Amino acid sequence: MNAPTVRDVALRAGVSPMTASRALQLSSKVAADTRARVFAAAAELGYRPNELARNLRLGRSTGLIGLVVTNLANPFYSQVALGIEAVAREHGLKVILGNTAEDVERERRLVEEFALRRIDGLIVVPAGGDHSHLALQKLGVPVVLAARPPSNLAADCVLVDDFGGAREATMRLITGGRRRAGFLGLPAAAWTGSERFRGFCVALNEAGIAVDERYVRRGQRTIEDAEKACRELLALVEPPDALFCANSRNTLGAFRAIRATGADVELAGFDDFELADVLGVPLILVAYDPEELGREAARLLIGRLDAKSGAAESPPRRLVVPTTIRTYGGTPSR
Amino acid sequence: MNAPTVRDVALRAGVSPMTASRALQLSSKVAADTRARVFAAAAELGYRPNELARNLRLGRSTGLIGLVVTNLANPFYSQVALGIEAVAREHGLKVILGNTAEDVERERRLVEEFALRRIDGLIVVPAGGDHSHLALQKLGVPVVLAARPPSNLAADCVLVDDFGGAREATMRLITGGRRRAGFLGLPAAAWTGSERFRGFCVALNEAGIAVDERYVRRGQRTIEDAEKACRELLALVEPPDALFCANSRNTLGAFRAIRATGADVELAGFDDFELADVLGVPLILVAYDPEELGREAARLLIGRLDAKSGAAESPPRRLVVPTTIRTYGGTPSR
DNA sequence: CTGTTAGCGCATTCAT
DNA sequence: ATGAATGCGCTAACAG
Repeated sequence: MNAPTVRDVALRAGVSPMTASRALQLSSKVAADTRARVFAAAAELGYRPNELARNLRLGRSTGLIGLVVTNLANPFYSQVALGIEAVAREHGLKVILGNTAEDVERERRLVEEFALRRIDGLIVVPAGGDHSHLALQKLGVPVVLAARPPSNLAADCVLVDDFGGAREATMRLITGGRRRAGFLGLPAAAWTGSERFRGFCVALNEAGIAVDERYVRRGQRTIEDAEKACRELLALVEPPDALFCANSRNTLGAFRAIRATGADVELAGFDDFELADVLGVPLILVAYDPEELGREAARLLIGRLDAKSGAAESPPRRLVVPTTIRTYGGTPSR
Repeated sequence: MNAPTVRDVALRAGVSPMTASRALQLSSKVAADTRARVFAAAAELGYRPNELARNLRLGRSTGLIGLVVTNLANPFYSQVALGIEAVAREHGLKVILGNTAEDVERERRLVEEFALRRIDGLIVVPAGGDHSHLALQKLGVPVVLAARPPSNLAADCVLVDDFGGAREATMRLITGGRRRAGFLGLPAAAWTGSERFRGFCVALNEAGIAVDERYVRRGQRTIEDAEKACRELLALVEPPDALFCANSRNTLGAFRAIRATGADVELAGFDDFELADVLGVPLILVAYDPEELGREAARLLIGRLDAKSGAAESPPRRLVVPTTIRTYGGTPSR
């Protein structure tokens, strides 16, 4: 019950394995009736060429690109994956998937295993701060980072305009008349966290407003944390009259706190989310297209694959996916 | 700049390729100092064994399981993928990913390509109604369907308790005092759609209530469609006083229509979703664990892989993932 | 047009 | 403990 090989097909068709191989490849250098016989035999046997052997022989690559993400259950990353898969498909590549659950050690192992499998390229949403273990370029495997810039690594990357989006959203808070803007953010160590905080600060400074450290809370990881942090801000003697939240978890936590206390705080945040329009609160959200981020990452990678035969290595590239501001009204649609 | 092979390592270590190979495999039948030399050489060269060649030689499988889903951007399927990846990882398998965008032709091609790549097994969320093109079992590749049962195909599958969940939620509407329940559903062709409708009907019948066809609308594919359909129901001379929605899109559309009209309609639906608790409307939702569904599918597949060397084929298995009812209050948390 | 030879990188045999 | 020969399945290169 072993899978049939070209030999089996050739035998059945009464030709040499070579002829069978050629016929199957639609090579023109084979007689029409011979080809027909070979195809018939292949069909009867249910023959499938063994891609492994073929690739080995042809010295070709696997046509596999490794994708390593921190959390596939996060719709953001699954959309990134979707974009990558789409572009990969256009180029005849397949995606092999790994989830790290934000565990750097798992990431390291995954990348190692992918390398052994001879992936053609690697796209990573890195978990940790140091990326030296992702250096597959030495093996001739290009690497692209998604959503976070490389550190200790020369690799292309695609980023979101964290700074610009945060700045713009914060500006809107200010032009809306608010003067005491607070910040609910990620751990400072996270790159996106610091960029978004920088955007927040710059927007305030441009408006001649100093950043008030009392209004800055960081490191909330869950909606509950964020709600708690926001309540603390609202309980200050002179509470903030506006908040910029660095991600949707913080935005949602803030929303809960604000709705519960009935405070007059204008809310802005990074990341758009479903149902933002029905919360019944005015909302300024920074939106972007994760799928496009994935597509760009894949394009970058494929560019490297195509260029590999070509000239010298070009320096690492850095692409930025733009953000847009979405505003939602506070009145439920009637 | 070609990747180094065992030969290169052997040359450098001053041994034969065979000895190098053995040393690298940690075979005991090699002198300690020889092994050390081989390892040193391998390290200096940055040697990586070529999995392709190794697998070819060993006649082994690729250790790849194909995952084909209809829409990776759907959080449901990405969670399924996460569950599959987790179990696959435990068993040293990797997941190769394909997205069909609900296109049966693409699904057919993807499965074909996966088969050529000699995947060990296949998990599919099938797009269409007929699954005969998924019959890889003839090639010795087990197939597991996720979320939908096989038709024209002998394959294992893991389903959600569509019927039970719908029945239970509908019962809750009735015990809540409602008598005129409507149904907002999927196209009847969709298996989940018909099962959920069946659950709805049975619950009504058990309560001695006849299904009123005026209150049944199907085939809504977007939230907007669902809202429109719901508005039509609410505009009837004797509108329904309760609604069961077959998926979250319908639930959200119904929510919008109900909130906009202020109608007194109790709402139930299949699929839990983020923010369900802040909508300010009482909600009865059927929840389940997509990740668990993925894990079960992977376990089923791996069971087949393990059993392949063993006895005769056992008949197709069908697993059902349970649902739970979640109720959300109508009063915003204060 | 078709067959023969050879080898991709590795590891199982059988030698030594 | 090590090495030589051999072949996994496939296909370029060179015959014929």
